[in-house]
Amino acid sequence: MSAIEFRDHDHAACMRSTMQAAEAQCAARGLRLTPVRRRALEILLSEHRALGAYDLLAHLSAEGLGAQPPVAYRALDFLVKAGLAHKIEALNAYVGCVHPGEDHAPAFLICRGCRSVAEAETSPTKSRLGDAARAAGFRIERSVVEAEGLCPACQETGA
Amino acid sequence: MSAIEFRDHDHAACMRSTMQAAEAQCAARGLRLTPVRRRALEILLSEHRALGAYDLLAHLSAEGLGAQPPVAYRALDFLVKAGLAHKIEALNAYVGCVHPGEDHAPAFLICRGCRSVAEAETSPTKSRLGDAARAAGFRIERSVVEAEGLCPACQETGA
DNA sequence: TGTGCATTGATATGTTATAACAAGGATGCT
DNA sequence: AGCATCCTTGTTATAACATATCAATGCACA
Repeated sequence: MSAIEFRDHDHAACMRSTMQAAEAQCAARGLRLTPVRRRALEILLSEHRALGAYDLLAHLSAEGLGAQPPVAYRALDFLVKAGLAHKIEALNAYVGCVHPGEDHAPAFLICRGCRSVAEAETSPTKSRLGDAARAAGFRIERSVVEAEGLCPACQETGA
Repeated sequence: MSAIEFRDHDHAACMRSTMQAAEAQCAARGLRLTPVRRRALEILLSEHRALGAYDLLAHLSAEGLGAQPPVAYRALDFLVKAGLAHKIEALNAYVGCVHPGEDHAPAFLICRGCRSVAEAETSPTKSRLGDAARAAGFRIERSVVEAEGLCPACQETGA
């Protein structure tokens, strides 16, 4: 995989293509990417960083798109269910998905320095945890895999 | 690994030996397992279930061991730092560690039916996430690996 | 055109977590 | 013993994260 999130890249193009993929997804599946939802996704994607629901709300309300918590939470709920965004459990925060549409069990690299988040793939069933689950007769439905640490840039800066 | 948590076992003995291990740990490392902390750990261990901080607080305050949130959070903070308990990020809840002392990168199987939690081992560096991290130059400091689903018992009951 | 359903607006509240500061109590040193 | 220090606890207040509920709006399709 890539971890493009930690590298210099043409982020404007990155956002455009991701938004296009998101729109295509919604169109294909009959989901309505309304203005609030669309803008919420753009905000989440505008940096590869985890944003709290209230951070998102602040952005939205600054643009007149709703001022109460449910606005943000509803948008996030929609995006997460649609696979267009993910919740980072370790931070109680949210991040835009960089490859929407692909049915995935995401794993994250989370920088504690700059809060950047890179998305990777896992296969829970093939891990040691998957072995343990099989041995125990446990049926895995959802997995959370998150690693916290320092991204290359923050290793140089703060060490 | 075992996932003893989902199986019938002599839980009284299980708790006794875990508490002994915890005490040994604290003694060896000069940590003070005070009454509140000790009782908090016992409560967390009393079932192999995740307990919210306020659930724990309710137990503690029912026993006259402190009535305000910081009491519970301080105890949990101590236990987690000492490796005697773990936070389940996906639930914002806490669980007693069943093999304290061993320096470990735990992974969890979490039943959404009964909130039971089984603890397994991972090696973040050897996973695909570890590969991704290396490729990206990311330094992993802590990992969160949690799988939600249904334990054997709850598969039978609720399906 | 109207009926139904998804979405949004708004108020209130629930749940999880921490900041800040005062007071108590153990430890170690002289 | 006296005292300093540091860890721990008590308490108040508040911050941060999240949801229940109900009314109003608007789109979609018969």
